[in-house]
Amino acid sequence: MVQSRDAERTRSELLEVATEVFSEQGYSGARVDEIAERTRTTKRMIYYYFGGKEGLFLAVLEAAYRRIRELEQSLHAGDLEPVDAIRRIAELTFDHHVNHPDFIRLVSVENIHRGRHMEKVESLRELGAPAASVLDEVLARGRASGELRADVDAVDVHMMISAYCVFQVANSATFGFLFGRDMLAPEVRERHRRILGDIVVGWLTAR
Amino acid sequence: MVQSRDAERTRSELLEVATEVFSEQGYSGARVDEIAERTRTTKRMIYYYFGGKEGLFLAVLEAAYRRIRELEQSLHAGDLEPVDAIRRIAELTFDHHVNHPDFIRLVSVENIHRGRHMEKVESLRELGAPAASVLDEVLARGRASGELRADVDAVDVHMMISAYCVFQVANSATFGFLFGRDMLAPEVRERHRRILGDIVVGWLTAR
DNA sequence: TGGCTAATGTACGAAACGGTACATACATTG
DNA sequence: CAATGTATGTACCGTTTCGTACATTAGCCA
Repeated sequence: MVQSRDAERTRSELLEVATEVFSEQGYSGARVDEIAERTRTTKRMIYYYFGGKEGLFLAVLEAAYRRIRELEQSLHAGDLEPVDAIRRIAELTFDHHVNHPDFIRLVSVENIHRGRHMEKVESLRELGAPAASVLDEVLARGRASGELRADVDAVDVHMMISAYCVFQVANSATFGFLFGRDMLAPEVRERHRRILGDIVVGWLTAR
Repeated sequence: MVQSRDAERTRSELLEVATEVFSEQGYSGARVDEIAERTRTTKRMIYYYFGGKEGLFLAVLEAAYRRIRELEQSLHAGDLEPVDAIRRIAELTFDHHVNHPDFIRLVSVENIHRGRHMEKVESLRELGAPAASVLDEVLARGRASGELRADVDAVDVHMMISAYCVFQVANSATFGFLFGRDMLAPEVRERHRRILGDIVVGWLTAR
């Protein structure tokens, strides 16, 4: 297999495939040989670029988390009235989760290992802040105008939204099985999306 | 190690330890040797009683899911007014999840493997029904009395409650890390518990 | 009490798996 | 165009890990 050299392509291809394999099989279940086989390069390159299996997983985790920034950047909450902004944030978060199932599954994998890996990646330490501060700003405006209740904080709201969105993706297999419901079906998704908006807005506008 | 024989004890001890190890390390991460070492018996017994690693995992999964029945049995929703019953169900579900983190983690593990294992256990097929029917009954009463809205179905309500409760346990590592919040702290738990009740009741009583 | 079966223990094998030593080819640059 | 470092490929090693063949013991029942 003679092939023109392209360090960047090799690196990113490994990351891409590794994201898939780790999210499908978990950390221990993922096989270094399998990841390599699914790319156009060899196992040797995993050790060359990432130092080993764990280094590769760390890189995958970091790249995945970094992609969340897209989310905060894509919503210009400041342009909207507080109530509309809240619904918008909820719906955008929902869409983001649905569109990045691999990421959500990686988070599950990392939680099973009690966050042992992510603690080693310093750059992930303050990745939560943006999401919280966007919500915080909206809550402050709503509080000032009297449209939103004053006794909840941004992180609690974010948690509620995350919980609902993560569940859609992370637990679709078991929940779908136990209740005979296809969580991936478009019309089901659409209803869940609307319900989430209703719940959050209802909660925050109650007095 | 001479020891009086007790098939039942050996079996249940294996199940107990395996539950712990699988929920801590995931399916592939769990080591058959480690499970055996943590018991007073040997690896041989895993193959004698469960046929192998996968058989053991299936047994663990089944035993864990079966324990949920406790939940439906412990709440006598019929005794309560619809609104109170809803809050009660939410809080009891919350408590149950918090008190059985191993079970929640097992569900996560199973979801990573896309429910591949549980599909093999026929007895798990209709385990969701009780939870849905309890809610269904309460919703019907509330609908009749006009206290609860009529446009949501039991499974959607159950999903919302489950999502919130599962997240507390399953994602405490990553969420806690990203937002510098100890999800296990009693006062945090207590607030989340109250918030869940408020949200669900608010949602279902809105018109 | 002697025999029979369920239950348990020991020791080992084969394959899977993460990792590495070593050889080599490409491309950039002086 | 030679030289040098980056990038890649191959073949292999040592360990771990699931699983099993075989031996043995405990206790029940005739």
